[in-house]
Amino acid sequence: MTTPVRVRFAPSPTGYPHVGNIRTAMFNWLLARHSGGKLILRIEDTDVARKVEGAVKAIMEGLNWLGIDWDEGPDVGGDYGPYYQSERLELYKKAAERLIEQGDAYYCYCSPERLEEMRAGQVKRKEPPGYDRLCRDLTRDECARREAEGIKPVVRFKTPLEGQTGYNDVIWGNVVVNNSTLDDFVLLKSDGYPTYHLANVVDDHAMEISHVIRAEEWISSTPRHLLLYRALGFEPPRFVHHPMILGPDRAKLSKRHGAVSILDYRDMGYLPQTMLNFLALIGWSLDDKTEMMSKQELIDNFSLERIGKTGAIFNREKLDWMNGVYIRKLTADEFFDAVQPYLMDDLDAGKVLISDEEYVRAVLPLVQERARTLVEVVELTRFFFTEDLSYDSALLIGKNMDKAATFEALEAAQEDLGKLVVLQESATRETLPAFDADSLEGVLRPLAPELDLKTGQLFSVLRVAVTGRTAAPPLFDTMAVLGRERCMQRIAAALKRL
RNA sequence: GCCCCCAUCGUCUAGAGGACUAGGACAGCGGCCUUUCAAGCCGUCAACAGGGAUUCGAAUUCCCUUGGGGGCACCA
Repeated sequence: MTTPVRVRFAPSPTGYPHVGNIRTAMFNWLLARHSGGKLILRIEDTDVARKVEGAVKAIMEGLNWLGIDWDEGPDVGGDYGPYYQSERLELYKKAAERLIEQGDAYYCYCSPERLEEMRAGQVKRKEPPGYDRLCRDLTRDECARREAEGIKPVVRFKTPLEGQTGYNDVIWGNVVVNNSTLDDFVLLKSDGYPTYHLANVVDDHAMEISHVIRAEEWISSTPRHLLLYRALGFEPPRFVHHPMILGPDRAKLSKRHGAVSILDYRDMGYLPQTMLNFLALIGWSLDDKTEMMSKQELIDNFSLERIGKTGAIFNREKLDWMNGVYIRKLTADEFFDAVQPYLMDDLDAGKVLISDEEYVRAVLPLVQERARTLVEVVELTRFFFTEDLSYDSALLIGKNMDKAATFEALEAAQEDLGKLVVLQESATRETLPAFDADSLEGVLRPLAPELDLKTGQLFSVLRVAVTGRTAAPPLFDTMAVLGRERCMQRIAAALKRL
């Protein structure tokens, strides 16, 4: 294969950027980047009725988020434009006319009602549904007569009645079908817009596409496309049909399975590098053990040959795990930048972020290895940013302790912590911060045996008092970041609760 | 209903006739570490859908069955 790689992602702007579609874009992009080829973004807006405002923008946003860039497209231009199919109508019309002249296509005047009736009959008689070719051999006069009645025809392809059509799929090998199982599909709709089949073939040829990489659901319409390539005298590209992403019930992943827009995953706090890595691993693998791969590693190692054939379930648990791994890999600055927008969405955290960024930067390292999503970070850090610690007072009572013992422990801690500060302040003017984790540990650890408690018991009482939770980042670090004032206040508040 | 396709642990997968006692990862379970929660480390459970055939030898090739999926629009 010496022709340069030119691949395309051709979404139709009929909705949100579905993860399945984005993954298709990714495979195309990976091949382009791996082989030094080009990725073309082409918008297939030929369905006027289903067109959704803002869909193109959302698709681009999703791609951008993942770092999937394209070389030609509606926004960046290119030598093969325009890149909206709605702006290429003339091309399709010409192709259709040519096919009619050649005798490979014909006008069909059947009404939607008739077609529906016909199909209903076929289903009833347990026949395979398909156009009955009523208009296939209409004479010029018969056409003119219907034309005169004001009927707007569609153009249908004159599918050969016999023979076979096959091709060699990069992933599936030889795919052959009997032409008799194919009906005379529509090329041009009555509104003048092309169907997917026509537009695709015309554009993929015009744009010199080398590989058509798309989902498995297209496999059965590929023979039709081949027939079109042949009739038009075009050299067909290589076809690569990849398996689909399935929902937990093994059906094609769809809205009813929950989040399916790539932007939903962004909003739920997944990192783009996680999504890219994870999506690549659905239906593709490098070897028997490599799983964590950066964008560059994916590009370097990608190959069509390693795409599998089996549909794969989208496994949220593994996604969560992988996101946790990527979160932990972030530097402090990267983590801060990544989390910022999510913190901003929270009233309390947002306020603090604006007024005291340094405090936020001190808090974040404490939760970085504990969070699996960026949204989780907000939850995990909540007690750092609010003074309203609403918790069940019963949580304060330590294991095997009663109210009195808990009270005693808190009071003792309060006193010692107070001493600690005084001590540090009066003793020389050391640069030691008065309330750092080490000093706190130095004071609190010995306190436990004095109270006849296990360290765990004392610490858990303090943890609840200071964070309002039984599970939190390490106590001393947490207290140090919270600062002396907040800690003393919260301990006092806890004493009052008892 | 018709056409096409697929089939390894619960899930994602490695495997292209002998290297398979079937490997890795997530999840689960157990343990270590430990002030909690995580993280980390160690260990453990767990699969070739079934049946034939070919072969000295089959997860790997062929056939059938079963199960699953996709397609069958003036949607893409």
